[in-house]
Amino acid sequence: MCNHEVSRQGTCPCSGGARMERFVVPCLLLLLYRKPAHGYELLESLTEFGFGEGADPGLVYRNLRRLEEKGHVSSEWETGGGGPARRRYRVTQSGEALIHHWAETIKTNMNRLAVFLQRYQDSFPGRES
Amino acid sequence: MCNHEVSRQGTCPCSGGARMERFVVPCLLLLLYRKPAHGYELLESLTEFGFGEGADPGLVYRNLRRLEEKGHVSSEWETGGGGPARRRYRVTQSGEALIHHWAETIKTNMNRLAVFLQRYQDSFPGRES
DNA sequence: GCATCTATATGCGTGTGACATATACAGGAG
DNA sequence: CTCCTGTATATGTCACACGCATATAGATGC
Repeated sequence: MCNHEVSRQGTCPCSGGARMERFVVPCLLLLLYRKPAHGYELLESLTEFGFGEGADPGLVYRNLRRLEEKGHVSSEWETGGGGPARRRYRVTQSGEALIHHWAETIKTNMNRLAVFLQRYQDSFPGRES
Repeated sequence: MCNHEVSRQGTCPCSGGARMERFVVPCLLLLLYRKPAHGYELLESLTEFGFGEGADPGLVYRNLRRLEEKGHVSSEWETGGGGPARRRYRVTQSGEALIHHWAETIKTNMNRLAVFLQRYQDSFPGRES
């Protein structure tokens, strides 16, 4: 059974269709708003938003760096406590504003998908899956 | 006021975030299922699914060709009737199956967005926009 | 002849993400 | 001491998707 996985080399005929561009960004921001965290932690928390078990570290770290460049998050090195040093991120005011902006975009997206599904059900009545 | 436009060089800070990869594909298939049509016609009908007035012709024609390569649509040249010749597309059985597959993917996507918005509203209570 | 509308098609550049790999510290097992 | 595993961050590479620009061409009207 196809699980509509997000992957380029999967067998799903609409492979990649589950990708919403840069959706990881608002997810990271919201997680950090709720609680400052480091990348590795976020990597695991992302499952909450439907990112597969073990999201791509590259995706997470690169987006965190990029958000920091733009001033939407800030970070500080955290040594001690065992294990390698880690960078603890927190959202800035600008980052908080960005969350709200993304929320609007996501509402728009959801409406588009809802419109499609409505039209789909109109075209295929009696098809309950 | 920012309209969360789908564009790479817009001013929207989540520019591109409104893009759902290959979302145009199920839209084309559903339009063609409802009524066989040629590309130029689809180009205009796509507004129904939230594609901006005057969607990119390149996007439409390339995807139609690709769908035909994979056997999800078929086409025949249509001459006569004034104006240049046009290609009339229709969905195949395989294409119809693909619509259902995409519908599942889109439901999954919608759930992900809904989860995000739920978490967002939990984190920012009393924020009605 | 020239502009316009209809209609299809291709070229180019950039951003994005999946996947792979590199690096390094710490703790435990053998 | 060495090896392995787990934690943690970072970069390289590659393919692809799309926005934007451009090319081509028939038909119609001025």
